Amino acid sequence: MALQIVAPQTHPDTYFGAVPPSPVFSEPQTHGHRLIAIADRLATEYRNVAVGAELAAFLESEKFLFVVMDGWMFRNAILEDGRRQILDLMLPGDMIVGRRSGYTEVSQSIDAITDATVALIPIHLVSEVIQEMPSLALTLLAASQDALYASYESLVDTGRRTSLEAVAHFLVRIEARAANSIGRTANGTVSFPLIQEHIGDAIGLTAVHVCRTLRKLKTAGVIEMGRGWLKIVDRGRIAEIAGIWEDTGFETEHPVRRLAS
Amino acid sequence: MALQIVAPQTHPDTYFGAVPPSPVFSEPQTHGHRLIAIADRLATEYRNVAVGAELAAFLESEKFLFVVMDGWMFRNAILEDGRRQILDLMLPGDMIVGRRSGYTEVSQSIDAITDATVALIPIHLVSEVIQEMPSLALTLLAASQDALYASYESLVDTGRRTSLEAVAHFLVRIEARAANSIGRTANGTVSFPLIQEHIGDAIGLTAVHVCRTLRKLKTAGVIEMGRGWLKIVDRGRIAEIAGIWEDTGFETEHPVRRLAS
DNA sequence: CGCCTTGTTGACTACCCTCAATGATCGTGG
DNA sequence: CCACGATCATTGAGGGTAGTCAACAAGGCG
Repeated sequence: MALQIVAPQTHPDTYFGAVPPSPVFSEPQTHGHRLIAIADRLATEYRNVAVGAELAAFLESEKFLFVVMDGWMFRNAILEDGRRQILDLMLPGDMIVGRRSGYTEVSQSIDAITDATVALIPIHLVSEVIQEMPSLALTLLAASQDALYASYESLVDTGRRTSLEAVAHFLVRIEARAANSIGRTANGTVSFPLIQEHIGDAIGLTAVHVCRTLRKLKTAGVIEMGRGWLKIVDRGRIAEIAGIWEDTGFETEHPVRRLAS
Repeated sequence: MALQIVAPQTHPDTYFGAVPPSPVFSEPQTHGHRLIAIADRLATEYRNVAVGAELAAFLESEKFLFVVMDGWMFRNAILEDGRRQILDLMLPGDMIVGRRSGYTEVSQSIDAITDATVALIPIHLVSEVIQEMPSLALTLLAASQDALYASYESLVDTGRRTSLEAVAHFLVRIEARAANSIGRTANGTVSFPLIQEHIGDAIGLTAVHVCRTLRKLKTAGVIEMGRGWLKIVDRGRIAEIAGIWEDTGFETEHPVRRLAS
């Protein structure tokens, strides 16, 4: 049937329909291309969200699955006094799944960083299609896990890295996602529409401190930035600053204090 | 067939198989009971993990889905110099889904806070069962989203709340989960095996500062704590401190600065 | 009883925040 | 084309929250 195109090529030994590691690129594969294909098939509505506008989605989040088709968005949490935490960035191919919330949870919204387009897929339609194509559910699960692991990275940046480490690590992560979703220009520049306030709100800093931190990275020749773009000049150096170590996949002994218990 | 017991009772209008809101309890429903039932049916192995030990799982995380059956565990990220961030707590009914990692990601491990038991379900078995029972995939997706939203709460605590707010909010969240998973005693006490270092590592503070902060809450009569237990004495007050506001579910106007763009 | 883990408290430090002013950049309209 | 306003970036001075270091107390457990 026509929908076969969205079915991941899996075999029993492949974890949850994940694509095999690419031998060429070091960026992690995302499920974005697959989600976009799904949205093309199942969306009943497309919605445009202007720069700075909010996707009035959370009241209907139990009715639709959202897939970002174009532009940059972010999910943020807002405290009563205006403090704000960006929970995740959403690039084309990322999805938004609502959830019945408990009373302890902070209110969220989805905002557009650039003009953006979102596909709306009715939840009941997703459920129906899954009945005949269970692999769709596995794709959604994998995408959900991607978001979870991205959130974990933000948590480490925010909780346990210094501002310099956190900013460097954040830039590496987002640059990779942007490259993966949108691509780099020939000279290695990626689209990067975030302002310093966005960066600060994503990793728990103020815009002022982000500014000072970025300056260090710029004057050290590690990155170049302008309005709307980013170029990572010295990947080795920024990885070092960010505390990224080539991981072989094998557990190494950490010479660390152990949490006793 | 026998496996029907794990199928959530869903109808098309119900979001992803979530149980309807309970009219009695204000705690959010989890999918724990359902996952435990699934594990009872599908697990090929149970593994005991002693207090303080590490679930040597991440090398095999592409082969198994893990479900915590008993005890408390936590997922943590470790930096090279020993800094540590607790990413999530795992109580009975919580699941662990591995993921092929990208090179920017920090190394993780799963450790036991108390003696714990984990059920191992082979991934290929999950895939097979999903073919004939797609609702299983929806349960897994819902559980994954639960973990994601829990992570978002930690992110807000860590990035945008003061130590007092963060500790209070953390205690409220975990107390609710513990009550939901294990239950409260008649006098309102819940099992709480975390030491102050765990709390600090979960919300980006040092154990010393957690100590000072907990002391404020104790002397204010908001909570009572002892080795292995916690009692929230004044729920109204701690919710106020934590910045939790009864949410009607309707969007209210936030009198806040807007992120310009 | 004695060791080891965990909790507590104090003094000092430092990283990041706040407040504020200025500069750069961009879009817009006269 | 330039002026203007708005947004965003930059820089400085000073302050506060949380970290660090250290010593000691309080419980558990063998």
